[in-house]
Amino acid sequence: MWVYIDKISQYVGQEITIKGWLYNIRSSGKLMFPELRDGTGIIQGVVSKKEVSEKVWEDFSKLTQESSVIVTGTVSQHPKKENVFELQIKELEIVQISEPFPITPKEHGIEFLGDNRHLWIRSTRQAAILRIRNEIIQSVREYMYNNGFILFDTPIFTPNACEGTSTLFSTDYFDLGKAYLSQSGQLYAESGAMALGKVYTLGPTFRAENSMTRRHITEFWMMEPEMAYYDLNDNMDLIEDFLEYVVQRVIKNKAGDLGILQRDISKLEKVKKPFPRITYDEAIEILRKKDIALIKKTSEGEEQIRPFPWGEDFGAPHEEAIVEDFDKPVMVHRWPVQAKAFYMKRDPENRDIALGVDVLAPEGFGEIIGGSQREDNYDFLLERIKEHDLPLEEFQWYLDLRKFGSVPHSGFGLGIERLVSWICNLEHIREAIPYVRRPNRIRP
RNA sequence: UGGAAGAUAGCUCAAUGGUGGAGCAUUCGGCUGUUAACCGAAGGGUUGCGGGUUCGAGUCCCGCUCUUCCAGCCA
Repeated sequence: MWVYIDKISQYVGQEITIKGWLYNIRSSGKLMFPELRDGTGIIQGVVSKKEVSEKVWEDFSKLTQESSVIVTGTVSQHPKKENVFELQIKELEIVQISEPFPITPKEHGIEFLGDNRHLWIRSTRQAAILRIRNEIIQSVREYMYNNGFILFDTPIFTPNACEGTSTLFSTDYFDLGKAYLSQSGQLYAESGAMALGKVYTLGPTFRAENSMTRRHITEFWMMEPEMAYYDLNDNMDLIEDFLEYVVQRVIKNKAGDLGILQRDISKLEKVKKPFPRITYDEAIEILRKKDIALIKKTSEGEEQIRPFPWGEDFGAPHEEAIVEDFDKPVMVHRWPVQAKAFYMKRDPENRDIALGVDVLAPEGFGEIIGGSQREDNYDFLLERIKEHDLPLEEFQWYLDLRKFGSVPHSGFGLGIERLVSWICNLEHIREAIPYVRRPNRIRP
């Protein structure tokens, strides 16, 4: 009977079959301890020379790391470890003897591992991350589905830059000129919200920025909900309810894999409503109290400006300083207009303020969500498009949404890989996706 | 794109300007409870590329290429 390793505890005392790969093997004269993996987990096998045929014994001694095998034996309790199971092996079928596996059970450099990503994903840690990623995306989809959001897939080929700022990847598009790879589905999602009430997109997005940090990749997955008749506060209510659901579900269902990553789950358990909500002005106060300067690049090098001036966006050191006193995600809202995108609605009480919100993850993981209430007034939006020097003809359909039954509406964008990095406590975002794309990496 | 560090065996690293080594992986041998098992042996090198200084360069100098880390852009 073929059984997956993650279900092995249900079969103690029974004879079962595992189909998988040899992760590592230790031998001790008349005993061998092969570690077997099958994608769901790892189990140690025990091969005793006097319990198996001569052929099985000899076949085992031929096996190399990552050889594919089908193994049959009896599940037993580990003699020393509680709740750990072993397989007392009787039969072995070799599917293929592996050539020497490049990723040995020793340390490796990150470049080598990246070059061998197609093999690196077999390692315990990487497989655990990818299973948690699956759980996160499943949780996101279920939350949205259960709360009445309609999945609204938006195009990847687009005729223009959404926010007009970032550099985009471009390609030829038949007789219609250049097409650009989408950096956000938001504008299309707004049209979806006017049609369907509450929608979300979940798909790949592309940024051609030459960003070489631990938090940036050129191709990443983004989830963008968009809700008609939601104001900024409704948006923040949704964000905290949504994040609590995802994080709590992941720690409930993926405790084993989080354990492999040695994730401190007590920190994730604190991610419960309500989250702190502070305005940009209050965030600036924190920076000024901590005497953290704005660092500006000048022709002669760097200039430190303090106190931190109003109107500037926060960099990584500022985000860290703002978040360090909290043990939950922090929602920073009401930003200077000049620091935010053209489509954000201005605060009716203060025209210098945009009704945007950034969510900063705790433990120094930085921004995982950026959202806002959208500008719903035709004239104000038109003005902003002109101010940003965006091609008006490409935004006619977007402006239409403000002509035909315009309503207050809000939404946000969640970076899936940043969420994975935070929940898994990863050093670098490159491990949060099966195949990372960065400015200097497109292979494998 | 700026700043810093680096590139030596398949991998991770060592080597005062003077015959390039170790651990892991591979092959062979040993060991009845191993946990990155251990013990013994063997094979394995155009020291990133190009030039220069020197009797002699992995080591010093110049140029190039690539990588990592930090910063900006953001999700």
